Amino acid sequence: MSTKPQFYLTTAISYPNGAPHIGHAYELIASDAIARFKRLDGYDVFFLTGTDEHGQKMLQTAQKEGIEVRELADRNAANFKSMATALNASNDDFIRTTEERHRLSCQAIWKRMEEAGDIYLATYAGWYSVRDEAYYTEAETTVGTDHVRRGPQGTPVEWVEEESYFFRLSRFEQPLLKHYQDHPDFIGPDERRNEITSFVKSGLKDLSVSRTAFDWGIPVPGNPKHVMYVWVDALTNYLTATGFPDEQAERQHFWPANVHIIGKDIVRFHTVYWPAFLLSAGLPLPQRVFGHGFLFNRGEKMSKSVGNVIDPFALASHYGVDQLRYFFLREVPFGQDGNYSHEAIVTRINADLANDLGNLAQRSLSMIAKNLEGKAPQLQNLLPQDEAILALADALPEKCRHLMQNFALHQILAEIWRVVAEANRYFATEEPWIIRKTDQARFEVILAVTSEVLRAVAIMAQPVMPVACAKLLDLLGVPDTSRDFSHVGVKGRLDGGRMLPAPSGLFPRYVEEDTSAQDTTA
RNA sequence: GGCGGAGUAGCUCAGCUGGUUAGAGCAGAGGAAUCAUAAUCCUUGUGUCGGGAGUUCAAAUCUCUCCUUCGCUACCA
Repeated sequence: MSTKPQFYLTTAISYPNGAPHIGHAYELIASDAIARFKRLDGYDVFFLTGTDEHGQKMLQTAQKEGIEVRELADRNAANFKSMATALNASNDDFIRTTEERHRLSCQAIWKRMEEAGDIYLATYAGWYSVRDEAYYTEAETTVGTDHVRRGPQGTPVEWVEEESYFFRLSRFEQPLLKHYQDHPDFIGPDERRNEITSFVKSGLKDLSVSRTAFDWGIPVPGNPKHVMYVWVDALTNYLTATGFPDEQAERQHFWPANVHIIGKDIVRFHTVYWPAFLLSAGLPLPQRVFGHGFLFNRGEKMSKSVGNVIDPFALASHYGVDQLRYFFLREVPFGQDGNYSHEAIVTRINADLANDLGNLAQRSLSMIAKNLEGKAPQLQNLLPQDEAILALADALPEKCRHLMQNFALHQILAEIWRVVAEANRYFATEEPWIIRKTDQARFEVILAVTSEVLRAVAIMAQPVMPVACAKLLDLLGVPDTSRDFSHVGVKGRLDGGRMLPAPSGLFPRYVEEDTSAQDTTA
């Protein structure tokens, strides 16, 4: 086991009854940036993502397509897996809830909850709409003038009773409230904590945690007529991946997770049900749950009927993976909803990446190539303005680390780009292209300072743009072993004289191919 | 209905516990420079800080009220 501090983070697992969409991509990209950040900051990271493959919807989709549900799961899970690859995610594991290890884990946590006396067999009754295939509470139904009771969708409902296991969620109302109070960071962002707290305060009912209507799920131990309610099944994946219940498992020490990164729509499952299950099973709770926002296409929610569903594979190949990652994380305050559009993506790519950073690298590195025969200049004889810009760059790890405590990914990027902007001002003010004619030594210092700032920027931006930053670090002649955050600043200063490779463009400007192609995201 | 957010420049948003002429980025306008991916740098905003009332020496920042908008209000995931 590593002596480094450990950090375990997860995405939600995706429900693969369809193709991955932009929301999946966003969550994965953000989580990956956090994972990479923590690795570069000296943590032993375990980053998990995967697919949640059980439940009635999978069954229905398979039926519709005329294939076996297993086949559907295999096919679509493979899609999600390849999305992770396409987006350059650095997940250490990819869990599928149909795996044997997960069955063992779910049945183990179930038994623990049962032994704790929190699971009992009873009858689940409710108003069921065959058309909607959903249960509704009495309050959600209305009786029309024709004396027919209907659900919210206007479809007729009937009273159905089904044998079901229940989880004594009601018992956990006070323990949960106490936990929220004692651990104010448990639910983030703050708005979500308020919502959940008021939800729990309004009272918790026991939860039906098994189904008999279908069998595509994990059998309840000792009563295989029942399969577990999908959320018992799904949430437990986080535990499964650490090897639970095997206490000798290699990754056993990663539990409890440091953070679950999830969409805001499933915060309740992660901050009410999940901790209640764990409390019942006598297991430690995850430290934090963070609900990110949704991405909207020009302010509109994506939907198949509107026809604005975007394929993340297409986006990544059209704009570039690093560019897409940068856009999502820079443009949208993490935790809030955000918008994306072709215009916004192009603006970010061209203004921030090509112009501000790419061009700065290009103009400075090509000066080194042309005037210094590709030999890196020595950082020495610094003037106050040199010290000032270096101090800004050197301060980045601490600032970013602080911002990362709240997963403020957009602010981290803003902070880094503040340094880039300052470096551009520095470069323009120092006018190395003029100094070169009169003062060769000073010319070299300016380039050395600029290179040094670029080195810090490249190191800090790696979590978001791993490929481009690696390329920039290559161009700067930074050894592979000197690229973590501890190398920003004095400790990582490189000696002059090292030979740099021939500079080449970092971020090409995005140029519209033709007007008809503008509608990639429309 | 209940609870909780939000409404600040053309656009996206910062503005913590109230205090000098309300900020940033993008877009727009003018200029400088020419090393560089026609990139960069400088200058440039007469904004009823949603409406109204109140507290205060002083409010975008506190209180009340109204308007608009969004989220949560349990077993599809």
